[in-house]
Amino acid sequence: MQNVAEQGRGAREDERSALVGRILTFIAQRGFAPGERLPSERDLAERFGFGRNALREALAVLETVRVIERRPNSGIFLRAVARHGSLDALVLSADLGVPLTAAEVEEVVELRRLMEVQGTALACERRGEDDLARIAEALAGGERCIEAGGNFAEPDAEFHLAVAEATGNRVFLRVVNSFYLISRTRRRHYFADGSRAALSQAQHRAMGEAIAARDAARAAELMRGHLRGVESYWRELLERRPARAETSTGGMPA
Amino acid sequence: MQNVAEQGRGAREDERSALVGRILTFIAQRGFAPGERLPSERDLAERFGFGRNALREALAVLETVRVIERRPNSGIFLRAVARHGSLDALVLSADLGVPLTAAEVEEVVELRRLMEVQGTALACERRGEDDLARIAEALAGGERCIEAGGNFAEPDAEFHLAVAEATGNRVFLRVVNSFYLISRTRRRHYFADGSRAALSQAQHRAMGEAIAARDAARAAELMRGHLRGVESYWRELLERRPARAETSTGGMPA
DNA sequence: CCTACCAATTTGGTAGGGCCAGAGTGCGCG
DNA sequence: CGCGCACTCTGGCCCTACCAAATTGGTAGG
Repeated sequence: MQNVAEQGRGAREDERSALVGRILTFIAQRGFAPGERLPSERDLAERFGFGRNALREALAVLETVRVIERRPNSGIFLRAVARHGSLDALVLSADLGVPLTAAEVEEVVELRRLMEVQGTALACERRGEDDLARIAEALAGGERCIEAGGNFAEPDAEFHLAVAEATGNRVFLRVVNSFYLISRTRRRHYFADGSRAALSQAQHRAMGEAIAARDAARAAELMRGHLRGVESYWRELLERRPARAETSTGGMPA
Repeated sequence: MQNVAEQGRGAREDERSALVGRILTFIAQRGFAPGERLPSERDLAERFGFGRNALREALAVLETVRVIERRPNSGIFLRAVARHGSLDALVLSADLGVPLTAAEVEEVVELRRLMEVQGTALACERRGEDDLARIAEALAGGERCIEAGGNFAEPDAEFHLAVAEATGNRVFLRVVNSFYLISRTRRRHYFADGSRAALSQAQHRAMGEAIAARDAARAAELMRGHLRGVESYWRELLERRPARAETSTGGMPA
């Protein structure tokens, strides 16, 4: 899976931007309110045992995902993350092992369903032969994975991304891709149970056929069912452990 | 518009991360292929006349939006942006005045419609009294804006975001928010024609009523019509100028 | 007592030099 | 001919220093 290694980041970053994770958890633990001012750069740098440069790099990252705002000659301010934060803030958190809240997990899963059902219908209208080939390849990869007894998380993502790409809307693809980056670890745990792989693969195959046949109604319905299953799984699981959501990695880089 | 200043970034960043924009256009102009290696940090720093620290900050940003990948002790590599780039890469571009391609503009608008139509229906089911109040406030802001003869872009966003928030799905809100950050400048130009504001405001008002009445079918249909209008506007406009899309700011920070 | 002004301090922005670790390369020795 | 050891390149990080803008506090004047 050449593709996988290129696609799924998060391994190389672990060491590098652990600082971002540290800051993120720092913000979470001390209950900073939106709009509140954080300690100065020099202060934070010392607190985390990093130089000001490394710290500024981390701050730049946190600013682009709209978690903080840096006001020149004034200070660093926390933003209303739930409202203004970018999707990438969640990608970052997931990458760095900072657990998402249960609400966030649920919302991501719901949004994923909302979008992918629509996307599947679109894919039926617009898919070309190359898209079909990509989907077929993803399905084949899933087959190989099951035979080899590997973790189905990657081929699963591969299939869904292939469908997303078939919509012809690359911005759509970007967003869906973010979902899979966010849920990466969680999905890996989900598919630790091998039986789930077989079920998903079967559903994927059916969807692939519907898309090839340009049967939008059927394809969308299949996708809805497929994702509703996942959704209810997480909903049930999360009800049992109210506060935090990430399946493992309790705050540490995986 | 206290709120506006807090919400829409892009003014303070101009100076600071102009470097990011420079690098972005640099990548675009020299036709780097995905996977290709960019010049080294020291090289780039000299090329742009910045210190290595400032440059590294910019690189950190570009890495989190998945435009580049930094491999320690190896180099900086361009990623397949259209496929792996994050939505925030587009937000960044828009903020920095790096023009989006026509395809990107169209795709954002289409995706916006796809999502917001769904979201509106959801909002009908879930909106609480506070959501209704927020929507009403956004409508009132629109009214005031029209009376004052201001640019309708902000109140427009305010309304759509209020609806998005009414879905109760904050991740959904994040994504929609990104759309409005991306299209900020463009929408400001769109609403330079005052007559469009009146039309949008009327449509917003109707949607607000449908949402208050929990009439999901009607609300969604109104939203679809509303956004289809915008969509066709852009489609027409873009056909006339094939290559680039941004309405002004030909490559320079606004 | 209030106001206007000035200076010291704080804060971020940036440069520049230096050191380390890891990867990659090529030359020389066995 | 093949193996392995430098040497070099590259990124990662630190630290010091300097600048400019904003803030703050105190003071002198009205």
